[in-house]
Amino acid sequence: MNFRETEGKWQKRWEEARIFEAEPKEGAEKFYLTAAFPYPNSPQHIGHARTYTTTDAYARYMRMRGFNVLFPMGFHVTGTPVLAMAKRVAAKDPEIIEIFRGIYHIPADVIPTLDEPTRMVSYFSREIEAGMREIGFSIDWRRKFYSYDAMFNKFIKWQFEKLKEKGYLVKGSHPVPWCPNEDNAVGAHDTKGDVDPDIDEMVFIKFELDDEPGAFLLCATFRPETIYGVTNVWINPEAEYSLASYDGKNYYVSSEALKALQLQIPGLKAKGRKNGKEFLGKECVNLITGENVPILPASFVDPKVGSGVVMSVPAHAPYDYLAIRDLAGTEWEGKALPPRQVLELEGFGQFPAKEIIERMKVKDQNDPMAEKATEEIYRKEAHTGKMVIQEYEGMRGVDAKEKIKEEMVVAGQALKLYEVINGPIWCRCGAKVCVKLVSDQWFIDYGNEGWKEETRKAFESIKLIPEKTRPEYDYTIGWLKQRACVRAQGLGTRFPYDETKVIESLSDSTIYMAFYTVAHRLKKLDASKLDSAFFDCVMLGKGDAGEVAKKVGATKAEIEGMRREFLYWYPLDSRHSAGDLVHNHLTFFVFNHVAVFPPKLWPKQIATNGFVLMEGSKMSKSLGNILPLREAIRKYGADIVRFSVVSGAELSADSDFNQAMAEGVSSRLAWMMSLIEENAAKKGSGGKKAIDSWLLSKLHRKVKNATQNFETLALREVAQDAFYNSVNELRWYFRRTGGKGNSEVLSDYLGKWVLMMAPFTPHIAEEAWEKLGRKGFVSSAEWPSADEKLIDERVEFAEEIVVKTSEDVENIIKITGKKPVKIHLFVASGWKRKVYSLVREEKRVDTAIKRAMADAELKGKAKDVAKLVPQLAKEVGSLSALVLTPEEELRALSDAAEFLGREFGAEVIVRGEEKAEGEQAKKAANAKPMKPSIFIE
RNA sequence: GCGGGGGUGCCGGAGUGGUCAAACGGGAGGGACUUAAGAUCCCUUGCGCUUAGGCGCUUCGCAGGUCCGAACCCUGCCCCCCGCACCA
Repeated sequence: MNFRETEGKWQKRWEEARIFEAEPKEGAEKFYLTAAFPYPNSPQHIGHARTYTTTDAYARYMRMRGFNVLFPMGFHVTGTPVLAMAKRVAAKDPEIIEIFRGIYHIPADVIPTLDEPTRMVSYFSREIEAGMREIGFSIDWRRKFYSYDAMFNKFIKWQFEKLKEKGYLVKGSHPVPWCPNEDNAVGAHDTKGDVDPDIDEMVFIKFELDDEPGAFLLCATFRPETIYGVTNVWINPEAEYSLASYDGKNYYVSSEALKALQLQIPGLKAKGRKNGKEFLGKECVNLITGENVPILPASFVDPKVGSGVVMSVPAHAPYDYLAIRDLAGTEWEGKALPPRQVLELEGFGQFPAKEIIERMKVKDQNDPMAEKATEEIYRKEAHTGKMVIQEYEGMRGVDAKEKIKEEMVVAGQALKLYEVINGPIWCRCGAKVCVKLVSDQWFIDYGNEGWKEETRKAFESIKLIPEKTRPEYDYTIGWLKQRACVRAQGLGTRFPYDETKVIESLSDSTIYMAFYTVAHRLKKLDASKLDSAFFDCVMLGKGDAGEVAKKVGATKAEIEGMRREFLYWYPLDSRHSAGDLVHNHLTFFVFNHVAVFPPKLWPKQIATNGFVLMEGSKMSKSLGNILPLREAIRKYGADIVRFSVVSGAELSADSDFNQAMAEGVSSRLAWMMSLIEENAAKKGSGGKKAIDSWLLSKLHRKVKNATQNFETLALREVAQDAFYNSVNELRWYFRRTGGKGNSEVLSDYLGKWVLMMAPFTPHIAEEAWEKLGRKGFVSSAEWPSADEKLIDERVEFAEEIVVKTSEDVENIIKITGKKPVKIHLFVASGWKRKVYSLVREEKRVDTAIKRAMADAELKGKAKDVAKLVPQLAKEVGSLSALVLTPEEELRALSDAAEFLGREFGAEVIVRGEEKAEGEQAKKAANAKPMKPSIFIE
């Protein structure tokens, strides 16, 4: 069968029948679910399909359960990455062109047209939508929108007004990675090699120059607590230093550092320059200890890092110790003060830096091992080191660091500034990324305690799938503070309180699910006429619908209709995304619903899933192992891709997509389809045998489990059970029946199987549904219900006995090498079953025998009982609570006699052990409940 | 460092106190079918012994402990992955 052709056929029919276009319906319970909308800066790959297929399978399942399901989709174009990418295309950056060409196979004539952000967005969003249609997502596309649409801008503006009213928007300053050349904030996508700049606070300590009062050397450090161990100050003699003044004071820093510092201290003005060498030999004052310390040369001091001036603490900093050692034999030897201990560290003596250098055999300050030594000693001292300086004695390194830093800043002895700590990082324009302190920055105040409290309460009634993600949300709510919510550039919505700024992407995507509910109706209106009163009316039921209608140019009925539709779908029943959004988007999503909507409209469930690996490894541009979705669909077929990404692993775990699995799925599906085609032609036949009851029991148990497993979106379980196990059961069934199954039973099985597969492989399911002669779309069919009466553990257990007996026979044949002519099976008598249960309960030989002797029937067989009990007790762990009667066992085996005979090419005779005669009798006596004795001749 | 997840056979991964040498899938080996290949089907896949379905030993990150009994419970340790913000 041609999967691709079938897929196209059904997609067309679905579209024509508009079965996924959801409208409010009286009487039908609604179910509204959304997945995080895609950011169209590339075509989607197979990883994106995980979240959407999970959502779609769920949507399809709920639809089959009778819910009126809404699953919409839009596009998130807010932010700057697409700007940066378009710029790179315009500049003909070979790297980006290679990604588009080599990985995504974008036609060569299209690539140059992507040099403008909106063209890029429009191309990729069309590409993504096409992929979503090809894979068969049951999306109501009428509600599609882009986050830069004028309608949506009005909506976001309204949202921010709500936040402002609540006092959740605040203003302040904030350090951001910055390109001084382009005068813009930089994100990872703006840097060479896509490095995410990491900003940390650094302390700049003032050392007053002895011969130049009022002028200070600024020493940058991450470890202000070691100020008490300073023996000298380091200058790079090859570097150029600048004198700069600020607030009436003069500071010396390297000329390269000055530019970066000016971004954080706007008033800092350059006044003059000095060569590094000029400082050498002079002294400066450690303001904390009041000591004079010499200024000495060191090559490890990088003028590009910090301030280009470093304080030397040889007791605790490997580099400092090395640099002092390297001075030996120069004119500076012995000039530094003797090393002084500040922290004590278990396992180390007075001078940990010295010891670690000796242990690691670091040669000099230019040895790369010095970096490793530094990291190790810093980490150890910060967390396990204890201060030995009097006022801070016994304090942990990290705590002392904070305290001393604050004291120095307050006393005016130091400045707190920021630094890119994983630098140097280069902007794509070539400039070095610095840190800028952006003033007038707007924040959403997620640190607001009252808001946090309400959000925590909202989470109490949100169902989380998987539930184990809850601590992560709790933790996130706890540490969330103010979050900058606007940027200087990017696509999106202008910030209403500062039109020069654009609302940032994680801030404009928190309540957009509400927008979908009326998005298709809004398309009829003039966006420019929409205002906040409109959204107040539709979303919050405030104001007069008639007046609002007049203003926006709609009828009152239309406005009321929107209000009704919003209230019909809201609250959101299920929100889906990959797990990486827990710590930002998904938490913001709840925060913002809490801020804007009343409690009864807060979201009800959040489901998060893992990623998709490609042949065992993470997909990445550098590995070139990204499999674009549409390519995968072309290669394997939509249903195979769908099935593979959701059934490969438990929801929260990463699932692996590999060729072998896809092919396995494909061949099994083809086998099932051929069965369906064959069976569809057959007429009902014959009576039901034990094996038929077995198959039906398995089927209904499967239906029951699948229904339960959908509750927790345990899609892997459903898929495994409904797919692999079905295939295995049917294979066994055909083997058992010699290929001549009961077609009525088979038809029931296959029909329910198709229904269970429909959420996963909808196209094949539709095709099968049609072949089976069922009416309508399987997509709109009713989910099967399990008939508890047909689930029979005794029948299933009986079949297990058949399987086990067959294995035993095979074992015997193998070991003895006999070619059987006749196989006799003897089923254990009823009294043995009593003993069996007794042993299972007692678990001990003596008490079991004691209880047996209290039974009249067993007492009469004391000798046999005494023999059987220890045998059973030996395998007490494997005794089953369920005990079949001899009749049941006899019936199961007799029923299977023909099958067993066929398997072994022999006649199979099944009897009760008491019917055994002659030499067989002795063997027959060994029969145990659920383990017939076997005699082969 | 903090928070979360996790360490099981050749591999991916079930399993959370006895039915576990361990589901299911993959790989590998053997066999059937076939002119052949593929597909399909059957068997084997920790070690050793065993001419009646069996027995013994060693395994579930490491080390201890609880229990008649532990992959599963407790304690300590080691290792891996993810997140820690203004970035979608």
